[in-house]
Amino acid sequence: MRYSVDHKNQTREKIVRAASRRFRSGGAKGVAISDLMRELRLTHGGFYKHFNSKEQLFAEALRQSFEDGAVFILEGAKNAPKGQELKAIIETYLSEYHCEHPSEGCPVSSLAGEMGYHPKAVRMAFDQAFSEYASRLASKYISGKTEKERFSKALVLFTGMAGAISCARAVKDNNLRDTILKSARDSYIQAFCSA
Amino acid sequence: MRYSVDHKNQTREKIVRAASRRFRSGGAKGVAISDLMRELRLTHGGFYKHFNSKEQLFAEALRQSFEDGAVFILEGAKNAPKGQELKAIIETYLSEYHCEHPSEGCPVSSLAGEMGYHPKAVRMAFDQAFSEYASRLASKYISGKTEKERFSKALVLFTGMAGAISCARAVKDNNLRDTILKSARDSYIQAFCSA
DNA sequence: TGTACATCAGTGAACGCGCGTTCACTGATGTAC
DNA sequence: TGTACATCAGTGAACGCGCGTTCACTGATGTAC
Repeated sequence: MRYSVDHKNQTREKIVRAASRRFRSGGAKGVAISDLMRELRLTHGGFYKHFNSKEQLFAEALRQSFEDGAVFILEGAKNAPKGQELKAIIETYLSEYHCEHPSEGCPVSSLAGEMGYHPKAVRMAFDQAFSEYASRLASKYISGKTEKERFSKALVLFTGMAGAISCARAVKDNNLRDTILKSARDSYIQAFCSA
Repeated sequence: MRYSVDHKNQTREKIVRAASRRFRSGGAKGVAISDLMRELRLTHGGFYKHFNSKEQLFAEALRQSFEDGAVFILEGAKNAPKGQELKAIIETYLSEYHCEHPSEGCPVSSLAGEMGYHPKAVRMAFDQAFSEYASRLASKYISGKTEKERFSKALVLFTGMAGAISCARAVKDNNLRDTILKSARDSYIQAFCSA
């Protein structure tokens, strides 16, 4: 059957969104095109009407993941009382919910480890989104004399929280997991949210 | 040919060591048994005289990686002047060398992200080594009133440094990479090495 | 307005490759007698 | 001491499966006339 004008665009976007979630929870090699397409009640053959390769999809899904991640993280900040935004961000990022739902959260915590194996194009997309992410955090929520100092502090906070979530997801023992998350929350709130 | 008594043990150990390095630099799915065996000038068929499965090798290699990682990190501490051990550890962990040589360094920075995909047995091995690692760091080098407080601080430092290295390896841009490493070094030394 | 043709998102079989795993075999050395 | 046999680490062909990718085909709808 022939489809309406923007039907193709909608399908394409659905693929990117589903892929974005799946890649974050299983890594690039953990996602099969046929499974992904089946989730959308399509067959795998049609995939190549939308993308040239799995790698191309990964690059686009990565951008989507950064957007989703930013929304997830800033959601907490929106409802926070004035002056408590960074505290809310830290609590959201290091929440048990974020820990248990990698597919909805920040791609840095789930995909940074495998970025080294990806081709140049994908890594450059990562670089750009990562920098933007940190810059926004720096200029909006981090205190410091210069922009450079704020950016530097944002990098430490951002990479530190990503590492904490990453390790919390890695361990099997729930006590250890909760200790990692709580220690990091307390420490980062104290270090970055002092008046 | 029939081999001497401990020849088999030596071969097994060689496989574990080579695997440990390869897994750290390429992840579990990035390493093929046949490539691994070829590195040791053996053929892939013989692998199963030593291990039941690739997954079993991964679990053993992970233990080896934690040992190697500990040696790598503590190497800096040994030559450091009295009272400067933790500073040396932080500088070693967040060095450009460690960033560029995942296969010789800490497995947390390279493999934490994919631990979630591994079966229970592997993850429990990870838990144990991870805890030991943090405990040793805590009781030897971290200041604090109680053991619990020291352990908590060690977790923050350890997961934070792993995240920083992980992100530094992920990005393609060398400036950004160096900024991540330098910011983290300065910040952690200031936070954890104050007299 | 009706008819013939073109389009193209989606289908599903098939291809090709990599890789984990299996298996019959090898042959040097250890052991039994 | 010499001989026949057992052992078993290592070999390399083969199997089977998953999966990325290709391709001939479908058929509803848009377009040309």
